Amino acid sequence: MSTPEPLLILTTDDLLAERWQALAPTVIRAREIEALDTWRKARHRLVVVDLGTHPAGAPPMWTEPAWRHNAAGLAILAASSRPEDDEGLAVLNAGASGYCHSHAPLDTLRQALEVIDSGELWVGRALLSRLLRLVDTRLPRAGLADWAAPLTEREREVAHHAAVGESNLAIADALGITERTVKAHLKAVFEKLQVADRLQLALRVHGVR
Amino acid sequence: MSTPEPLLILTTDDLLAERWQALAPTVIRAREIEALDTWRKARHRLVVVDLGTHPAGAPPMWTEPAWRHNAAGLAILAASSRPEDDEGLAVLNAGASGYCHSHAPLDTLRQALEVIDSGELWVGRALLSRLLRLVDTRLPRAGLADWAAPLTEREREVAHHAAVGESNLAIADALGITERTVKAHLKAVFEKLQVADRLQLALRVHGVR
DNA sequence: ACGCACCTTGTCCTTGTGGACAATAGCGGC
DNA sequence: GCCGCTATTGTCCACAAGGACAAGGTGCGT
Repeated sequence: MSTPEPLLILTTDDLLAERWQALAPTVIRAREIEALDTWRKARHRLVVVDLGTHPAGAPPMWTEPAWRHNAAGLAILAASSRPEDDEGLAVLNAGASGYCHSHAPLDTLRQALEVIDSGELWVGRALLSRLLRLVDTRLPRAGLADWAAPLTEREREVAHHAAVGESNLAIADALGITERTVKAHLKAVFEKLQVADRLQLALRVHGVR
Repeated sequence: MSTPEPLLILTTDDLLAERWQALAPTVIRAREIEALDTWRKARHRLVVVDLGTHPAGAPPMWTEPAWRHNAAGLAILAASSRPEDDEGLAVLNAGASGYCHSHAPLDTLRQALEVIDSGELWVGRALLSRLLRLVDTRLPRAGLADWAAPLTEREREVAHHAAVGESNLAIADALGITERTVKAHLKAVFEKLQVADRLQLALRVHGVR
């Protein structure tokens, strides 16, 4: 059930550290942000960070420059003992892969770790459903179909995958077709959108000019 | 790895149905929305619904009255072959517990099922990160200083040129150096920013994820 | 003087990409 | 039935990209 990946626990709270020991077969405990950098250099990626124990008066650790720098490339599950929605949004936007309650059931935490270890994001249902409600009322409903207008359904799919950086082979696997077919679709996409390559396509799709 | 829970597959697509057979030890196949009601009455809750095969012209199934009625109490993973963000939001707001791509890797689908089976919500990282960006109003994207922080002056220049789609040779000419040197700078950039190639670099530079 | 960070360039090699020829098959409209 | 659009896949090829070895030069602080 648990991931075989080693886990770094970043907290100054001894009780939390003890509780989280059960989260993975190999668990390392640290107290300083710098440990993130060491962790990444050791070619690990899985981290649980306790947001609750920053010294009174000091700014939240994830707003410090060292945070974003050290967080790059890691899969970080941020845990707070007072899960305020805004804090969750802030820390996710600061590069964390997940946000949950410090005292959530261990099974839930394990699941969250598995999810972020596989490259996805984890947001608990409370914050997530609030997000959904928020966005539903403020969506511009606008030009998603703009760049996609002249494209066929299949071309749209391929273009979308290519625009987020996937290789032709990855796209082929994702869509259950051959790499050659992906090329054929992309060729059509490039021509219809008047772009030279996938990078220009990505810029177009993401609204950069 | 798979949940022991029985799984209902709702699709008219034979290929998808066959592919999804591996998702759970017990899998039932259905083609009609009414199957949801039967499923709940049998005291099951786990469902994968293919959104991609509604008959042309007909409204999406999750907007039908029968949907919301039958979906109550079930944990539904909606899968679409054309993952448009708006569709995802719509179906989640209509009562689904998850939204993903029809041809996502089976491991990802299994994970999504486990998550929604445990009462949480599942949203793929593409849609989720877009949600986060949409909602995030206060942090003004921080622009240049952010991604460029760990880079040297020269690396910044090269990165900027590469991020707008210029080839290595074009960058070399623009900066009056050799193509080889451009490669050297880009190699450093990729490493410092933890990205694999220039497309990922472009997305980072332009504030997409 | 020494270390260190930065800028610069070299060659070899593997891989991904995109274009240039193709072909087959389904499906809807005329 | 024929035509056109779409989806699919094939081979061959030229080239850009990025990694893996390198190494020589500058300026700066200790």
